[in-house]
Amino acid sequence: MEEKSVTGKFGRDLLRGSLDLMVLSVLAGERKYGYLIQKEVRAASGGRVELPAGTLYPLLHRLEDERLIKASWDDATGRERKWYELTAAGRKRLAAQAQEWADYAQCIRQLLGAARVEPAT
Amino acid sequence: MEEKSVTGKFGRDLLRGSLDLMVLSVLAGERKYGYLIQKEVRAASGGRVELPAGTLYPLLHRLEDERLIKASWDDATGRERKWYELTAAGRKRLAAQAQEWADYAQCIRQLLGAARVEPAT
DNA sequence: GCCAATATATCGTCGTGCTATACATAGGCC
DNA sequence: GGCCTATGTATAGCACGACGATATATTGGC
Repeated sequence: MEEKSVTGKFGRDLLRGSLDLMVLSVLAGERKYGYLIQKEVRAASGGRVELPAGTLYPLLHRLEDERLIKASWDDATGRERKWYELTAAGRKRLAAQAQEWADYAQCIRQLLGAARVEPAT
Repeated sequence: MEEKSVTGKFGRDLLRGSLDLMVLSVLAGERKYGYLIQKEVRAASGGRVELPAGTLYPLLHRLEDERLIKASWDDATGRERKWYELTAAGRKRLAAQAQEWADYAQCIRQLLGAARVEPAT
């Protein structure tokens, strides 16, 4: 009966401004290629954040232009893939954005708290 | 020495998707007019969220079009101002968006946690 | 009279998320 | 062989909201 799921997809505007953060954070460990990043973000978000190809690749190209990530083609895993890894600037940006996001979240919580808006639990 | 302030303004993209939530939440109490909303959001965010007039008024008009808020001109306070208050639909939307935001924040925290990204403290 | 703060409004631009589309490879199945 | 699905990368064009610039009117202080 398709119980009204608590886990609907998040609206596009919510994602805005944090997609960079998400991608940078999944790249914090080993190098990864686009398709893998897509699957990891989906998994890590419990299926609630979907990065369509038309969002993901332009985003990766932009991050590369900004020298936050570095790409290299490599078939070491048996298939030619474009691998991305964080640059030093990328790590710095990741830390900065994580901090900014934490501050922002705190900010919103205060606003909601002041309005005595408690999401139903 | 101007120590790198913790309280820089938040980037425009971060705001996106939560501006509605903010405005709805400051309207959760008494009715307010635009200029007042602007000042309250600024104050409640410790000066980190600024709602420029070019953002605020179109936003209010949009929320009004969606019947989430209701406007009425009134000079009861000595000056003609346009007062906004939440409609029933607005309250419902506020609760829903607050919930969605909380879920989303949880989502991001998990992603950052998995990447072992701890904002500097 | 002048200026700053208050108060509302709109236009045009810009950034960016996403749908649609394209194309290529790999593996399973009939 | 032929077909389908999953994998993998890429781009064009649209949708939409945030914001700077700009306009206009009122109020109060000097």
